Amino acid sequence: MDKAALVIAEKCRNCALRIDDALICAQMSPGELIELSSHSFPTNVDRKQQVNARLLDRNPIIAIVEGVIGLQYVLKDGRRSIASLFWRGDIIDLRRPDGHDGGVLVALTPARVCSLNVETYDKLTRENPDVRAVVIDNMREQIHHASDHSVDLGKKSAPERLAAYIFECRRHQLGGKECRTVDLALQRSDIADYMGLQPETVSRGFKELERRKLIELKGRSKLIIHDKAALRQLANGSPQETSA
Amino acid sequence: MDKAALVIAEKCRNCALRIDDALICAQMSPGELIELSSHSFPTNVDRKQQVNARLLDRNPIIAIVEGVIGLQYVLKDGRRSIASLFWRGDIIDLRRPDGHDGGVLVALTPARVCSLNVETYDKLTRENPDVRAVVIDNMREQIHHASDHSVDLGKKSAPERLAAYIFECRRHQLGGKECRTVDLALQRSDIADYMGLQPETVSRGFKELERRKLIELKGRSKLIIHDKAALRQLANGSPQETSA
DNA sequence: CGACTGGTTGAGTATGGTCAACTTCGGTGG
DNA sequence: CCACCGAAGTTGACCATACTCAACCAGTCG
Repeated sequence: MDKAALVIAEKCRNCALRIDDALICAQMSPGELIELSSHSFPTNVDRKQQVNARLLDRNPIIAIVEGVIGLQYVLKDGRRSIASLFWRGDIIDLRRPDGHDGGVLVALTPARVCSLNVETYDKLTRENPDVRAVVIDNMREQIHHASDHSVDLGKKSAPERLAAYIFECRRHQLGGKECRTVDLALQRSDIADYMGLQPETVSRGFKELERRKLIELKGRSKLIIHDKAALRQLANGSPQETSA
Repeated sequence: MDKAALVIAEKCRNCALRIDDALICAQMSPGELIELSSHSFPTNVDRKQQVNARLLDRNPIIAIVEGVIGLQYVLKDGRRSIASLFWRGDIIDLRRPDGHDGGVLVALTPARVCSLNVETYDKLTRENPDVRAVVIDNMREQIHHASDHSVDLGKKSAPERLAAYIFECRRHQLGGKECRTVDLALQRSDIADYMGLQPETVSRGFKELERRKLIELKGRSKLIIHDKAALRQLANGSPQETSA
């Protein structure tokens, strides 16, 4: 048993899922953590790599420890779409009603995920109210976020979508701290596939935001927000000034 | 107590949520149903009507009994978007993390909903595993469906989106039965706002599907599927034949 | 019958897609 | 340390899909 405890320690000692109070593993008793740990597989996934399918077959519950994972669909003629993004703490339940397709998980940044054993996960959500609360809250957030994202894709212009994307990135950085610098996290083609655009349009869109003095690009992956209020307005779909 | 039981009987006797085995109230014991019933408000909502906001403030859990409810967002300049559709059996949990916006619920067909008391709902999902299973399954479905919908909005052409919409309607009609006739359920402008199009484009899109002999329009709200396989292909984003 | 709502059709336009060339960046190896 | 390579990103010219706006048509209701 000490041996088992040691094994957990190695796997989970520094894991964000356990250390961050708001995340799933932080809700568990030592005993529960030991049990889950023994059936879980933390894995690093390189950017552009698919999350190991064999792992998922037996353990279709994935928790994101670090990085960004995308749910990728590829249409028959090659069009690629990132249906949703998952960030630290998100839990992905890949079980689907029946023969439904469902897309594949791809790391869009270097990422670390932990694949959880279904039985143990189900048992924990059944028996531990705190775990359950975290899981259900996370699902609710995913549903709400998906709604917001549908509005972006359905009715917003390219600059508006990018403004919304900037805030999405911002929200997942700096635990609530104010900061004008935002890391774009994904590369252009992934942003494009996520926001329903082409890479070229993403490029032009950021340029346009810069021209309007809302942001300033800092290298390929960072930018500074210059006018947060106006950027927010734009992200929310307000009539945009075509300032001189 | 007999009195109370009688009250339930009136409210819930013929309610789909109780009669259909797969839905939430069918999972409850008589006692639980009585308790929930006494804090619940079944309401009819006319097409185009918003679900009563005062009701939702105190009871932000809505279960759809009949009809189609849309989650509607209106941008400042009037653009309207239907972020998601809810059909019989769907459960909407409107609780949002903090000051988030969230959209409003609008009936897109004549509908019947039941607003559930939060405390009772939370208690039931805590204590009754069958209720919990239904609730969690429904959330999972909503998440998966939202992903599919994002793919539609992000990367598909107008005819492809409409094909996908036809199958979405089909899925919610006739409990699994094969049938070539599909009810479009919503009017053109609502389909447009849901699929990220304009009403004119919806009209032209259906015409195009008809021209390709995939469907046949029967009045404003019904159509017959003539080539299900091809329509499915198209909905899934396969390269479409521009048949002569 | 006329007014109204919802739907369709047509003409012109604009936003974003496509394709190709070019630039920048980051890493690797001489 | 620099030269080189390949991947990612940007720019430009052109084009297509879907949007806009307006007129028109088809039911429905008073």
